[in-house]
Amino acid sequence: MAHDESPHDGWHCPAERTLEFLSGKWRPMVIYWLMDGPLRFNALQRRLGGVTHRTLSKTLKEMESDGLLSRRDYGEIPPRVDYSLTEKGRSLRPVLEAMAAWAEAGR
Amino acid sequence: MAHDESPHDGWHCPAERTLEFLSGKWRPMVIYWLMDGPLRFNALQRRLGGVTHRTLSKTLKEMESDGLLSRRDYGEIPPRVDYSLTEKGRSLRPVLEAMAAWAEAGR
DNA sequence: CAGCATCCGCGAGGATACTG
DNA sequence: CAGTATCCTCGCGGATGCTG
Repeated sequence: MAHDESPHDGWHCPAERTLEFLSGKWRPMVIYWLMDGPLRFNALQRRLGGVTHRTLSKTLKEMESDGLLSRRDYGEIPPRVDYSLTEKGRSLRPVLEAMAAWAEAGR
Repeated sequence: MAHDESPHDGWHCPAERTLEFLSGKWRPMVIYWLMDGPLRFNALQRRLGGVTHRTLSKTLKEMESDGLLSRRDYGEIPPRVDYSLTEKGRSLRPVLEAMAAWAEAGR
């Protein structure tokens, strides 16, 4: 982490990019709950306290297009869909653990 | 990281708390630039590409009251103030590094 | 059960100008 | 040089209701 002293315009620290994938009120928790395996929409919603259906729906779609999770539609009636972490999503584990450790230490 | 299957209401993952300290468009970069030592307001502003004076001012004040950094006023004319990381601020380093590593790996 | 459409409040962050 | 005050925009996330 070395840097000079001249003015910078477009520069940004690499951590920022990671933050983009983790910011969003529900994203960390979604990842957390999917760490153990796939969950259906409503199962996920029950685990997150108080997410709106619409909001969770949006969040999942965004995370899917970010490549963090994959959506599986069983094409059944009544509908059945589940969500699971992709490899990319799982690879965030160390990051979340570092954050958890910091939060833990901070008291 | 073990958890059951019953409905949860108030639960949240510990990483979220850490996120609160790091979210904010400029916070990660402020921490990054202060890692090497104190910087004066304008020096900091030059390093962050395109922050508004007002926005940086607000950001710094918030981070100060979060205990992440400390502000030192030299009481001179013209004004001279510099900002440096507190111990708490510096302790975020591993977290930022984990995030940086992930961003790095993600291509 | 899963998802979309519509409407809305609120706060983060930017533009600009002024002060000591 | 550092900080504050005012005004404004934009998008996140919530509330509610409808559909297959």
